Amino acid sequence: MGPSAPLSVRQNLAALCGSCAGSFRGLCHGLEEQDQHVLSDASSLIRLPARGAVFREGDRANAVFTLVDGAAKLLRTLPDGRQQIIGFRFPGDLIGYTARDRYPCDAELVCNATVCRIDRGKLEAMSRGCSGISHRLLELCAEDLATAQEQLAAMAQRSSEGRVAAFLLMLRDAARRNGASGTELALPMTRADIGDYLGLTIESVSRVFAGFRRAGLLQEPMRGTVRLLDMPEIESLASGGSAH
Amino acid sequence: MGPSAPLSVRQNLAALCGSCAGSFRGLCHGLEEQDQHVLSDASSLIRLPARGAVFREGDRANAVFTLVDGAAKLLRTLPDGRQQIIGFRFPGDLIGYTARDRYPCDAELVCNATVCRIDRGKLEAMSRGCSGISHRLLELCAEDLATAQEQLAAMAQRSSEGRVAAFLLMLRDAARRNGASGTELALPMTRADIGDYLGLTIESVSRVFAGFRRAGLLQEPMRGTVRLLDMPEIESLASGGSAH
DNA sequence: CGGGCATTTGAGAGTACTCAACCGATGTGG
DNA sequence: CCACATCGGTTGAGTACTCTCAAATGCCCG
Repeated sequence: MGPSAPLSVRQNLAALCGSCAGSFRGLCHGLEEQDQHVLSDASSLIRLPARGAVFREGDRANAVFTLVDGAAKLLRTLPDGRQQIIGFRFPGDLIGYTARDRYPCDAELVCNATVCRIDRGKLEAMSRGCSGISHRLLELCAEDLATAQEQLAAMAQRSSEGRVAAFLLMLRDAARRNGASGTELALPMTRADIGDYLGLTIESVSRVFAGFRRAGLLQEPMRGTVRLLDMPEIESLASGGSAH
Repeated sequence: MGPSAPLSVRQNLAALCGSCAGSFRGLCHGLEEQDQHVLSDASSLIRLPARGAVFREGDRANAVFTLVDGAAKLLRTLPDGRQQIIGFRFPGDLIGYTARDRYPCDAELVCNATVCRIDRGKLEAMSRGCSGISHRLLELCAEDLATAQEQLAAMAQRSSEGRVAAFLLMLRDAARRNGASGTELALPMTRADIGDYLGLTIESVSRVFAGFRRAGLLQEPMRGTVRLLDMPEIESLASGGSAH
């Protein structure tokens, strides 16, 4: 839908090499410099607007993406029309890597964002030649698996407060990975997104946030920003807080 | 803990080649015959008793396993002592494959079982030489990821009845993969296991089963067996049944 | 037969959902 | 420029579902 403006390879390379920590880190981590250059040649930067789709469930998986800037959500639309958010992705994360030939879920942006598109064919050809890349892909897949299982444990046995607390900690960890402070966080997703992610209604999410504010655990200085004030308490809610 | 009796390579090979569909399928699927033989040489069959551990969270990940016979559960023990069951595994499934050097969770048997132990070093050496194996590993990892995400969607937005229905369908699919009918299923796990998997209490699981029996959706002819009678209704509960 | 374990069932409590109204910010058209 | 619609968020009241606690049953094993 939105305006997508592939940049030149030259700009692209500059961007990648200049900001590897923030953009390409997910895939490049631990790779030799020359491999990184090879990857750069197979990729292009694309800007997309909020609510834009990086790809849709069922599309041919012709490319993988790394998120350079912004935030994205992965989601599946359930038969009855509701949506289940599988996870959020942040700068440096790899999106759309799959062993199948079609994407298993939608990837949608929650705010204006920049993604780096990497041709899948080229990536796979490369990974045959460079065992570093293929091992890295497997590592990332295992990482995602661990995250999903973590999330599973989180969801199944936690109260609404525990879930929101765990969500905030995930957000903090993502921010830290990208060099942010960890107390002042961007919160670009809506209450509906958070609810669809945690298996709660909009109202419940809103009530938990209100409760946290009243209890002095956090502030929301402006729309789209949270400041975590009482980290120990939030951590305690996230790990101890039982639903039973 | 339990008696573990490694069998000879000769027996092992025979078992593997003779029953590839039931035991080694998960890993071997799509591999050339010679690769299968190479794998067999790096592996050994082990029998373990119910409640025995295949490995524990934090153990050095020196081996991967395929389940030949029986059923296993993957679980993490939460800080407060409760346990979250990540998933169940059935004959043909690969267990304990990870990109890290320690297992991320416990693997425990729910009944007497036979597993096939494959040395990890040998497997990785092999996968460097044989791109078929490494691609297969990635595929399996992606498969697990998809399953975990599926489960996530299931857990977050379903009622207790919906969850149990989804669990039964998972069980049915596992049985079908192993050539069983799909209506008469082994149910080796306890209500507690099911509850820890679905995020429900023992009592809730029991009540849902009782309700299903009363509604004529299933029978439990004997301990450890269910017969699914009204598949359409179960499927409808699993997909439509909302918690909200 | 007795002890332990898994399961079932009942009664009451608590949590999260549903429905509904309201607020504030944003954007659009008259 | 202002009325108005829209959207995201908040708050309240009542309901429904699942949990907790408790007791009873059935089963397996020594």
